[in-house]
Amino acid sequence: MPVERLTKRRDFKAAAKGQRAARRAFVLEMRKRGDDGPPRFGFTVSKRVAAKAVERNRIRRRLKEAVRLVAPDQARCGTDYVLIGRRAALNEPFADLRAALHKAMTKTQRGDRHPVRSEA
RNA sequence: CCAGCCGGCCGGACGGUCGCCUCGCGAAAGCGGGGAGGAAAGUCCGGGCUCCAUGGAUGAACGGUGCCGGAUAAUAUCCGGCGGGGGUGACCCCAGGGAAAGUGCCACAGAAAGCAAACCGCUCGCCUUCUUCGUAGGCUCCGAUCUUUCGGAAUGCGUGGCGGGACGGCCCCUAAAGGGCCACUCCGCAAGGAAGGCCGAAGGUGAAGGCGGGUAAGGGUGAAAGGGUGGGGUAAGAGCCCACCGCGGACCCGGCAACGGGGACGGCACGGCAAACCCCACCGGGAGCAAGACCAAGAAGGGGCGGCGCGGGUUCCGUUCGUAUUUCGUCGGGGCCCGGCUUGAUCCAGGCCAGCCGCCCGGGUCGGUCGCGUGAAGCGCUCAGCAAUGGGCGCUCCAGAUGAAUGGCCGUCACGCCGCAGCGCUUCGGCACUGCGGCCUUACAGAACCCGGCUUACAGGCCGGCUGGCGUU
RNA sequence: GCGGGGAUAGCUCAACGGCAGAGCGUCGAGGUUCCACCUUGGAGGCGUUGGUUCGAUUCCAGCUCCCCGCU
Repeated sequence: MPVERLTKRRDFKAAAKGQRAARRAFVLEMRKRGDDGPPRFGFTVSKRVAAKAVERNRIRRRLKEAVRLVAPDQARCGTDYVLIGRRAALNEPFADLRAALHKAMTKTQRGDRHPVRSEA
């Protein structure tokens, strides 16, 4: 199952205008591109959240790992997702983080039933 | 054993599983290798590398460095040494050139804060005034007398004696009170004489003031006061002289040097601040991998405004021409002078002069590759050197992302911390051991072209050397 | 990556190397029946660690934090 990364500032700005779901450890933003390409994920952890580079890296990596485990079941084709890291993502138990991401993705795409796996 | 100083090092280990980046092999599936640090950090210095400028010189301005020698690609780093300061010591700290090139500052206090003098004070001479002593002399008094001279001086005075007493000086003793001696002065008593005075030139003593000299010893200050202590000396004083100490110091010796040791001699002058301006010596062209190079794709070979230019001046020549033979103009050629840009602070030299330059508007792209890790590389041995470091030999290849990999979950163990229980010791604060449970699965912290330093952060632990103290043998 | 500036009272800012100040705010007193205005008095501070100097907010380094510019 191909999952790509978001790299352009343009795409981040566009995703910010889509659906959002805030959780303790992150904020999820979702936007449908309107094509059939694979789902794309972007990560943002600002210096305001964690001043030290070590902490920012850790937050991004934990979110990345959660996406890796959750995306095959929840991500849709033709959709961009942006995860904005928050401070709680640093120490929250990983099982909670993963469950929170699962619920957040379910919420943002409610009523829109096109799982990647069913199309694949 | 306790306290401390210096240097070096580690800073979790092993494994399973699912992933990420990269390299190699492979047609593919896949397999195999590698994957953060001592600071990767701060960006405080120094270099490599790349581009721009580059023919040479100067060194202005600006910035930096600042004991000496060495190391190095280079440094503000490092090593060794010197000097100063701190510590009982091991050892630590120091931007540590120049103050007789110049300018400036030194608040408050203090007489004075920097050419050394002024002031107070001390002291000498002269003058004036006053005080006191007092010679010659005068006035008055007493006695004697040849009656005009001599002698002498009253209410008290002088001398010595005895007794008493305040201040002062010295000595003794003391906790203190006190005691003794000496000198001056005052009071009282007694003795002796007929009387037992006053004024006072000159001169002397003392005080005040003025004038003219000498002096830097002293002047409660201050961070700092024109050497310090002691003695001699002097009118008073002074390196004025002497001794010791300090200071400067030709010269000699040691050292590559900084500097150290000695030191004739000088008689004492030269305060501090340059992390105040400054002077001196030395160093520095600018920018930074978003440097820079290439490929692909696509768009456009545009428009507007402004500036400068394609030249100007002068002179000479003539197989150009005009009515034109030296004078005027024109044409062609040559010489000289005057520009712009590159170009920067200046000078000389060089190049270009093509249309160029600047700003604005409009249009396209924002993908990829290289740079990019074999390097001032690491490790080990060895040699030279006190060391920094350098030479030689052998072995190894050890991260390369670009919205940016190095992660998630789990197991075992080591270490540490916390809690509980048991037991032992105890100076009743705790300490040690065992077991169980929990926590961090460990501090500071994440590469972005590379390297050498500096600085800063860092739980806990290990090793080596050294110093001081206590105890035992 | 490269470079510049700053930190002084609760706030906004001054200050030749020698006394730390102004405005607003705050507290107390006066004035007012009360409040406001006004008058008067007070408290409160040089980011931090070293160094130079007789003496540092000032000069010089290191550190921390903040702001700004270029690419």
